[in-house]
Amino acid sequence: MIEENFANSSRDEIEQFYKIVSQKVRYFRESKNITQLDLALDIGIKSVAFYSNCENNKYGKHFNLEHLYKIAKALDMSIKDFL
Amino acid sequence: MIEENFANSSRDEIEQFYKIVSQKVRYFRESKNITQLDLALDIGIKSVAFYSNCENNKYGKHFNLEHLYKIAKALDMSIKDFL
DNA sequence: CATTTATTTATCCTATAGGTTAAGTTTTAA
DNA sequence: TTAAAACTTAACCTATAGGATAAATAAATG
Repeated sequence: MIEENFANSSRDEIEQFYKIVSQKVRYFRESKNITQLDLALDIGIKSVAFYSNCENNKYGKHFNLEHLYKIAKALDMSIKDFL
Repeated sequence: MIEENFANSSRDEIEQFYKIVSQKVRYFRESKNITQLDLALDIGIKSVAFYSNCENNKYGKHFNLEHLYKIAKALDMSIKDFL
């Protein structure tokens, strides 16, 4: 079957991309010894669960541009570091 | 009134961020002489109107991570170039 | 200018992103 | 060894992101 809807990237490719992004987020978060809960609250998410699912790409959850912007700010980094 | 919901970034700040992103997209798109329609189709959006609104940040539309990933690919650039 | 090509405005629709909650599991440290 | 802290699973809800459509404007081109 035809992959997607004629876009230049497959679903798998995008998923892979999201995975790498969240791995980087986790890496830098842990390296700064910040808990998921603290970071989640810092970026305006009241639920660790949602944050966790984003960091693990579970249940179709993933970070978006806005999350990354805020996370970068919270960790005092550049958003480019996650890409 | 208290700005947002205790997130580390204001709504305006995020809007400003989106604006800069789309300005860069437009700049590189034009510099490669590609029309909105062509780029839109390339990234799997069938409606130029939607693409245009994203590029102009009109009606609350804006590019997301996935759009940027595909646009980068289409323009043969790095997603970091838009951030 | 006329006509085509490119972009923008504006309205409408719906699948799902973005979030919550509650309950479980795993890790840490006393 | 256990209690608290940290993280994960999973189900559920809803506002809106993501998109389509149609019609209007603006820019190029012959």
